[in-house]
Amino acid sequence: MSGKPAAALVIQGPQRFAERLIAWQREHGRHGLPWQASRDPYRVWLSEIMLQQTQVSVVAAYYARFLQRFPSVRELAAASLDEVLALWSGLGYYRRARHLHQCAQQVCTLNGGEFPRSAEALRQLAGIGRSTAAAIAAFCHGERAAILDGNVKRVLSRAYAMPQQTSEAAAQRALWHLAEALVPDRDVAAYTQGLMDLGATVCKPRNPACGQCPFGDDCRTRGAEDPEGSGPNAMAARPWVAARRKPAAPRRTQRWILLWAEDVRAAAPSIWLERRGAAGIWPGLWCLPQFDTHEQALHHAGLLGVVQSHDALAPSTHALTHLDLQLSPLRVRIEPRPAVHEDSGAWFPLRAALELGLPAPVRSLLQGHGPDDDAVIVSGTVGH
DNA sequence: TACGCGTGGGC
DNA sequence: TGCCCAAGCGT
Repeated sequence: MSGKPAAALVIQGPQRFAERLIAWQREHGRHGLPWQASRDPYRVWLSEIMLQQTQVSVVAAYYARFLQRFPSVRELAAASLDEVLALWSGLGYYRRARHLHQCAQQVCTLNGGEFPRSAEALRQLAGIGRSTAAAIAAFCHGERAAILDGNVKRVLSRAYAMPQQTSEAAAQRALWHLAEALVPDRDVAAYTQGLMDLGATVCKPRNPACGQCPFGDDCRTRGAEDPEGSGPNAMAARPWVAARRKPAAPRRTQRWILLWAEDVRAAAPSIWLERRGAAGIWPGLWCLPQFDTHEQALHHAGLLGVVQSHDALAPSTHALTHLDLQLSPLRVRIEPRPAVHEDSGAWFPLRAALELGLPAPVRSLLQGHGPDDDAVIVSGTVGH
């Protein structure tokens, strides 16, 4: 590790660490974020769910739109899941939106529209895990509860040069143990905010601004050969590699044919969309029907109506966390059968379709500014 | 328990 | 550019 003797540490005990962090937060922390204006549990909860694995700069606009449409948990609970998904569209990790809606209904049904106060009780609600429950309880009620997000993992593992763990689970346990031990008896809200602020603005993954850190030379990683953590000391700086990393799985690509069926009769273009299932990617969102081959897509188009022409548009790549999707739209002009009834699909005027909960690449495609726009690869005409 | 789950910022 | 990673959770 850093080689500094433990006796040299001035971050000596829980109180000392917290005191310095709290003082730093009051002076240098973030105070103007939209969700910091109130301690209303509804607003704090909404922001915490949105901020899970999502950057502050992205969340801000979504947060404002949600608050405008759903001023309180009652309006959110009363809304349809469809509307919630539509507002969430583009934010990703759509299961969060489902849980958000479910949680709002739990709060209204079981608790009269009031969020429970304790972290333990909050954790029973949909989509609220250990860290989020602690954040809400700490911010709203000053409960002595520990969070452990990416910021906190990085700050603690650097400041204390946490030792290598044999497994990811062991590393996680050690971090939680330390996080719990460090929470102060008072000023928990400022302390919790301070951990996040320090990790986000000073103790950054790369190029940490150690000169601005309240722990100064008492950080056991500062001055280490490799504070950013790509070398032998990587563990301390990058807790997510605390356990021996499995050999990186080869990044895979899936090719999807997306059937872009248009109703030729409509004055304004109308398209066929289907609601995706509750499992897998984009759960509950509306999407162009997905196939493995053009033949399958054309067969499906034939079920919707009489195919008049089809164009294979240029594929585009959409990167997911562990997967690249190569999306190849097949644009088909159809005279719909009068009585097509599929449980999961419907024709939508384009303008209405854009109001639905759509995956980001599908929205981009329908809005006409996909990466390769409307470049036609293969055209076909049917019926003459 | 390890893995699936989105999208965009930033370097 | 191609990565890393972000106020994690549920299963």
